[in-house]
Amino acid sequence: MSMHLDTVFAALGDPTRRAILAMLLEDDMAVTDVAEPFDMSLAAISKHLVVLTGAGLISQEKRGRVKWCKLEPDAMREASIWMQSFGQFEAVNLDDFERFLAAELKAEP
Amino acid sequence: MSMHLDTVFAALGDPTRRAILAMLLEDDMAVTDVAEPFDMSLAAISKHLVVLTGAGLISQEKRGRVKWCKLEPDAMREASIWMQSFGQFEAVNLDDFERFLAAELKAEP
DNA sequence: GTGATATTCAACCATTTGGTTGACGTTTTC
DNA sequence: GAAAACGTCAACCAAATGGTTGAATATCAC
Repeated sequence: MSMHLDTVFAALGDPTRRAILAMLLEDDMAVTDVAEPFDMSLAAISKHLVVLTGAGLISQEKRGRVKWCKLEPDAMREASIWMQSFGQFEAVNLDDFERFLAAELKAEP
Repeated sequence: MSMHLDTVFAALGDPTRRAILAMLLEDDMAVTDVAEPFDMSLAAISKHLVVLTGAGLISQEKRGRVKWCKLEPDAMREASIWMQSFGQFEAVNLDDFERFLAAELKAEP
């Protein structure tokens, strides 16, 4: 159980991986397409995807020669519950969140 | 802004540090007392506290020769908001959470 | 002021992490 | 079947991480 917390939080600690997750919010993507915006080798992205898969934050399914990456939002649930104990976080303002996420995406890949 | 996410998530990725945060939920503690339940040197705990402080998850205040550690719940807010986007997490059941936290504390130090 | 207590510092060590490059195995396309 | 596209593997590297020990620095208590 806490193994999940280890791997989930560790996975989220990297800005490249968070940016990948944010990209996958929009839609499933092939590995090559995930890698495209980043200034880094395909192999490096492939490793990041292994980490994200290990944490259960995404799943990967191979169809033909294309491996599709899919967000798995449930994996964050346990971690989210853990976090909520440390304060009373007001409900997310979706407008604020959209701006926040846009800034994240622009700043980090 | 995303620097916070890096340091906060990275800090949370270590079970010792999460256990420390859970301990500090109950009350402020001196460094020596924080270190007591762990099977690891005081210096190692001191380093973990540096990481937690760097992430803003705790603050430390020296009074006399004792350095008090205090939980700073606000630091998790940004990270929590980020996480909430990836799924609809039902409201935390406090009973579940108590049991979860107890298990965390027992399993990890 | 001497000694004990509280904490950090410094040097060191092993392991992990995040990246590279080049070769390799599949699947598709022509 | 040859060539291109998709993705991983293997070997390597530098830097960061998590731990150790022993010395150093304050502070408190007597």
